[in-house]
This record gives sequence, structure tokens and C-alpha cells, in this order.
Amino acid sequence: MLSKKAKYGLQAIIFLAKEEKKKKGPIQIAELAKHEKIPKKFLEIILLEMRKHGILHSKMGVGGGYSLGKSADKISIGQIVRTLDGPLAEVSCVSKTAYHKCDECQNEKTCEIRKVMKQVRDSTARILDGTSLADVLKGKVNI
Amino acid sequence: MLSKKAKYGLQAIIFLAKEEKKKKGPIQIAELAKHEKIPKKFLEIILLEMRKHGILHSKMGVGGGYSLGKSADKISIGQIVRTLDGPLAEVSCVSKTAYHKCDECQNEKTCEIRKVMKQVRDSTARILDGTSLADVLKGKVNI
DNA sequence: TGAATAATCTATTAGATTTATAGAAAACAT
DNA sequence: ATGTTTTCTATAAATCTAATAGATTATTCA
Repeated sequence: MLSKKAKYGLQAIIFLAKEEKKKKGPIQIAELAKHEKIPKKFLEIILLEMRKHGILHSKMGVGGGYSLGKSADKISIGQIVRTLDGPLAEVSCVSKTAYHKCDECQNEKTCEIRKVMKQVRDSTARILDGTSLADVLKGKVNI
Repeated sequence: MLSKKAKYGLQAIIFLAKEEKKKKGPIQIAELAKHEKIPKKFLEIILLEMRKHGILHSKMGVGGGYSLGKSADKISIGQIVRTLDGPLAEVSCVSKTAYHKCDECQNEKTCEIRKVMKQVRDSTARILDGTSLADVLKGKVNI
């Protein structure tokens, strides 16, 4: 399950992307928190984390606030989820961004659990890395 | 990420399925724990949970132990993971087995996060529900 | 230069979840 | 009856999640 952190983060960045389109300047944490009904102090942590990963850009002081760190078609949902919730993989031995051997593992080459979970990771990554914020805004994501 | 519980459970049931093929009788928790290097008391809980879901069968007393609750081709990896770790879905509003509205949600119909996460759930479910223990034993799962 | 604004940093915390462990009770075979 | 094996109840340490509080730093503008 996605954590609240990831959900809040997705809500927030989608809002920022929408505002960006309207050519408004940066949005302040307080406004964002109020609009999306997210606890302000918690949102601070979330935004900061995304900024440190280059997904967002911030500016202090008067007229400051948060805006996208790159164009919406360059930010994938996969990047956002990884930043806030860690690797997509269900077992660390199939993670591309944070590989390490499972402690329980006897033999990675023959592990059948690994094979199944690799399929899951790959299909998840294909979807999440293949969907950008811009796609989401355009409603390009179909059910 | 899969919990240790789910990993241990998968290891254990794969071992049971292999032993079943050899026409041995039921396997005792102690033996299973030793063979798979799983803390015995923790394994008890895990096996019991799978038994209560009909995935495993148990017998008390001398000559007792655990065996599969149905044939290996009728047990999917999806069932096992759901039993031990809960729903596959990343957000509860796209879960088939445990649907409920997200608390943060303003409008489920238009939620773009939901649309992406529904794709992820569906592809994950397709893989995990489409892979049986029998497939795993046959090495039918390809990387 | 100084006041106001807004992000950033440090620290703490309540509560939930995960990963176990201990011991007693119930079921079963011989 | 006795030993074997699962099952139930209870507890606990460690970690993670979600959040809050307060001080600090950077920036703008008058």
C-alpha cells in the first residue's frame, strides 16, 4: 500500500503542475496544505524530500514557494513514488534502483519467488515510469 | 515490499509442495522451521494463518504436521500474498478483495492517481493470480 | 538596514505495525 | 496414559508512520 506520505505527495505535485499551467508563480506550503487538506508540517517534510530529489524547486522569502523542478513530462509517477516510499520492487533482490540480496536468500539464481516478483516489479515499473505528470494532467491515463 | 511473514510463508509453502510430490506425509513445524531457517514460533503463526484460509491443511498429534490444503495448481501466489500481507492494491479504492474509499479522496471518479494505481493493481493481480504453486515448482516462471 | 515572509533544520512524540518469544491447552496416535 | 504435535493467549522489543513544535536561515522589499 502507498503510504499517506506518497499519497499526499502525489496530490501536492499534481496541484503544483496544474497551477504551473496557469503561469502562476510558486505556491506556498500553507496554501498547498489548505487546498489539499494536508497537515502543513507533514507536507513540509514531503515537499522538501521531493525538492532534494530535484523533482521540485523552491524559493525562500517573499514571493517564494514551491514549483516543479522540471517540466511535467519529465517527471514520472515512478520517480515520485520511489522518492517518497522507496523502491517499487516487492523484494530487494529485483530492485533496479536499490538492489541488495535478501537476507533469507539461499540462492538468488534459482529462487522461484524472485522470478515471480521480478515480473511484478517490471510491469509496475513499466506503468509508473511510463506515466508522466503531464500524462496525468491530460487525463491520458485510462482505466 | 513483501513482509518477512509473506516471504517466510512463500518459502514454507514451496517446501511443502515439493515434499508433497515425494509422497511424504505431513511435515512438522519444527522440521520446516529448521530446513528453511525460519523462527519456529513465528512460523507457527504464519502456517496457522494459511490453514485458516484453506491454503494449508494440518493434523495434530503423532504423525501430524502440515500439508497443502488443495492441489498445487489450485493455489496461486496471489492468494498466499493476500493471506499474509493483505490486498495487492496500492490504494484501497482499487482493491477487488478489500475495497474501500480512501479517506483523503475528494472524487473517486476523477482521481488520476486512482487510474494509474488501478493499472498497477491489475497487472500485478494478473501475474500473481495467474501463477500457481505448481507453475513455480515446474520452473514455469521465466525472468 | 530592518521588517516581513517563507522555506529549512532539529527534535520529539504518539500510535501502529512488524517480528518475534513464552507458556499453557487441546487433539491425536499408539 | 504418554508422548507428540498443533493451537491459543499473552506479551514485548524494535521499527516505522504520521505528525507537531520551535528555532534558524534565506530572500524580498520598503
